[in-house]
Amino acid sequence: MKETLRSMILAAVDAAFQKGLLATAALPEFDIEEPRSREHGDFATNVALVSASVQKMAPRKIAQAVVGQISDPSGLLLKAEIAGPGFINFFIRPEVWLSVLKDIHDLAERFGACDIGRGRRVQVEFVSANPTGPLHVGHGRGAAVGDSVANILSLCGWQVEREYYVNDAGNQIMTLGRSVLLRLRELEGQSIEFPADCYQGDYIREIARRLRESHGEELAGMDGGQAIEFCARVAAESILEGIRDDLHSFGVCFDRWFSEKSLVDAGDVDAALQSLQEADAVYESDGALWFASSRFGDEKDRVVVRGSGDKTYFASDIAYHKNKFDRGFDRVIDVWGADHHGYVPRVKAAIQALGKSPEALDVILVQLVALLREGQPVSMSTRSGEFVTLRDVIDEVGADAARFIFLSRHYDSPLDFDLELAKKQSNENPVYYVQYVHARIASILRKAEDDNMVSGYTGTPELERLREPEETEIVKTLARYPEVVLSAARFLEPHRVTFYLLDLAAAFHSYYAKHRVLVEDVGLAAARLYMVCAVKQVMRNGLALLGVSAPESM
RNA sequence: GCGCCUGUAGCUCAGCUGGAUAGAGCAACGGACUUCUAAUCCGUAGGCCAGGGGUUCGAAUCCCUUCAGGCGCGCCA
Repeated sequence: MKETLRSMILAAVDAAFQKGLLATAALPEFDIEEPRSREHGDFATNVALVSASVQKMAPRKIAQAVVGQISDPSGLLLKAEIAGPGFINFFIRPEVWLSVLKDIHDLAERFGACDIGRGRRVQVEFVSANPTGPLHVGHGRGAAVGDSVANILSLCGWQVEREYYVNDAGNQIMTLGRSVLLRLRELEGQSIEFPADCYQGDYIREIARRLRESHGEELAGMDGGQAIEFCARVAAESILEGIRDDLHSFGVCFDRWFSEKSLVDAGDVDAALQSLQEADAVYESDGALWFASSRFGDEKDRVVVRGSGDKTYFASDIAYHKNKFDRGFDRVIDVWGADHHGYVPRVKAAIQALGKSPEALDVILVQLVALLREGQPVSMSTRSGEFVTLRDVIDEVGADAARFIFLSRHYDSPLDFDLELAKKQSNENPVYYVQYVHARIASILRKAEDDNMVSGYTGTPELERLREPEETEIVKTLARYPEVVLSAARFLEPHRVTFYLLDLAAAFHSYYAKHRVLVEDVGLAAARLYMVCAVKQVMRNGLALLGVSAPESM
């Protein structure tokens, strides 16, 4: 629609110039937007305003010249008005909007899809929590954002792969092993002082207990180092298993779980360092090997191999990102906690040093989540081990509510997650407001079927009978959906979909309160059913992008 | 100290990459169920877009600066 308007405007400007009404055919960039006020029409353009300086004319005069030359063969327009400082407001004939209803019925779950991805491959890596403890609420937010971004890109023609990077190679895994072994010794009656730098949570005790039952004797025969390694491996596997389960319950499914250890074992870290060496981007100093990341926009250079000979975490991360691009992804998206933001420049630097475009990497920095209960902060100290896990949240408030809340804000904005509020099935909780639309429509459809009200009606629905202002409002809102999806994909911002669904829900509830769908007049009822089905479809599509279910009843 | 992010109604947040009189929800107040689900709807009230400068036809939006908050500045991961 916008594009049609755009070409109509271009043609009008050209015609005006031909007739000598304008000084030049030159045209700066101009916008067509949807004004917030209804009095300003369905669309408005600022052509006249931005042309003022090149035309050396008053904006309103330019607008007059342009409006006078608009030709509208397909009868889109009700009228075009000049308003304010020189805006041109377009009023679309109400019937024109109705065509979107047919599109929705024809395209069904593909309504809203587009092909800006053109089949290119994108990898979305998210969550990637260390397998040293259960997922917490912050990971949940990252999971919701990453999964939804993946859904959105997929609908927009990208070939998407979801990946979880498992940090199973570093020091923290050894610390995990040590923690478990110490708890195990404790169970065997030894009195030990549990170090502060070990993992404190009760889940460590639980793993130790199970390990003692299953492999107690085996462990007794090992020396210290072997035992730690053994404990580490078993514990990490078990924790990862739990993480998988939690994410499964949360509705998140990864295409690949990528092990850092596999990267190390395959020699990819050394290979990556070698590549940096060949690019002349590393040097030795103070006994360590440094990556000259400051040459690629980072604040300072970074160590990749320590004086001890151990490689840093950053070294494997360089190798991991190299690996991503070597796998042929056209684009890579990392979802991180915002506390890692300082890390972005060095990873981009590494990508650049390896000869890739740093623009092929997008990092989404998700702000932290503050957990509340009835407005009071819930202690989330990892050290005490008394944190509320993602599992707890799913069990208490449900995956749908949790995901919706996580996606109800821009990821840039810190989020207060109130457990009591998330549980409330009331108007304070927007999840149900949106889901209720789907359930209500499902109920109407059941009723329509039971009463055989419309089944006798076989003709094409007479959509032009949808004349109520609330109906036009719904139809126009539906027509906006593809653009919402597109902008969500362009900016990697799922919350746009969330806000859209709230808008659509409001339009529907408002309509529902005022008008009856299943009226005596079968022709009208059929048309309304047709529209309401379209609302249901778009609701379902949008909720699917968020990973939230669309219930048939509530 | 330096860097990144944030500051919009009492509270929680949108604001379509510069547009017209800044919008929702909650909370407050007043109304609406004999109907397809009231988990809903309708109305009222609520603002120096943190402060100050600039850029231009036009700024919540862009630039500079001050203030306030969050986060980051390891041979940790």
